[in-house]
Amino acid sequence: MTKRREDVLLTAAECAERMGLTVRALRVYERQGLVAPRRTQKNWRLYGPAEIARLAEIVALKRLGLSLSGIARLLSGQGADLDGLLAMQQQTLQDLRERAERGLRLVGSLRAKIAAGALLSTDELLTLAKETNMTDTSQDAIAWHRYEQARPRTEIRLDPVLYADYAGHYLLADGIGLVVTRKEDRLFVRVTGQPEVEAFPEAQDAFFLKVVPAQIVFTRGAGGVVSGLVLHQNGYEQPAARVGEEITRNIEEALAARVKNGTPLPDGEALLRSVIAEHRLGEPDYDGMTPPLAALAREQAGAIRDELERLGQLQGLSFKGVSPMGWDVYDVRFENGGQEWGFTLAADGRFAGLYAGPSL
DNA sequence: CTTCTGACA
DNA sequence: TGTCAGTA
Repeated sequence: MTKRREDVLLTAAECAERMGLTVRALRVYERQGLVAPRRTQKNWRLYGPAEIARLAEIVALKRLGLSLSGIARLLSGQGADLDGLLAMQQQTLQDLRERAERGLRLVGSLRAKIAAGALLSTDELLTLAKETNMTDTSQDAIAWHRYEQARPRTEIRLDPVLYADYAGHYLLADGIGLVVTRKEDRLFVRVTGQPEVEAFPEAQDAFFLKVVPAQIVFTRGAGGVVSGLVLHQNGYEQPAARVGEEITRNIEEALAARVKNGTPLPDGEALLRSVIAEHRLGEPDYDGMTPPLAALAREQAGAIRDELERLGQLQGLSFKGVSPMGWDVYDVRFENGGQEWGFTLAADGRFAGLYAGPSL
């Protein structure tokens, strides 16, 4: 073990081979300022662990479709958030696999129909077109946003006087309200029915939460008045319009009443049954969900399906109550165990939230 | 035999 | 980013 240095320092060619790159590519990255390998006396490039890690990150970001200059901008600020990036990569690949499996199942069933001499309905052809054409840049966009949102944030000092501009009431498209309040020199945000959390400034008009990877960017209308905000969360960007305080108060009062009375949403049981059935088939109805939930559901569809398979046949479900957040909670019994499912609907009747977990 | 730079596609 | 030339 005398050749310690050779163990960790790679020449350009060695490094390129290990990373699946070419020496040419390494040179390009270096000129872009993405990596800075040190040199030997003969001016040969030497890549150590730090450079290798950096290269891995570059490769991953490139797979996401980022340009070299884009990567340079991203990496210039902070050090490598390798784990966050890998987690995101994993998510992206899982999404990809699920999309491919969906497509394969669909094509398979359609071929079976044709083989049996049947004609395909226009509806089936439309789904086929949709699924296959869904090379879906939007999924990649969501993956990218998720990475962006999960990256470490740095707090800046912002003149608290500005906070007065932000304090107010906001309404998301799915009927959920946000209440922003200023206390002394701090800013707090409350989602209707949820506890208040502090928001920290990272730029003028831009704040981030520490409890979850989410950011809030306030938007200004004519005259520079704050007219709304955009909530960045779960790889999604949801706009919210500024509204009068009575709007959010009504939402919260209605919520409180529902929680107190424990009244289930009409047809809740039937809705839940069909959602469970869809997930068991691995074909959730994403159109019946708000986009942010659909994005989440796509990620978890595989895991939920596996779990449902393990649990076996659905035996029955019973309404348990309304959670403090206003979700209808049901006890769901399966052959091989029980679970607790909860959901909440958006104003337009689509699912805005859905969760499944071990019964408590 | 290898890397490095610069140039061109 | 591949490739080629001319070096060290």
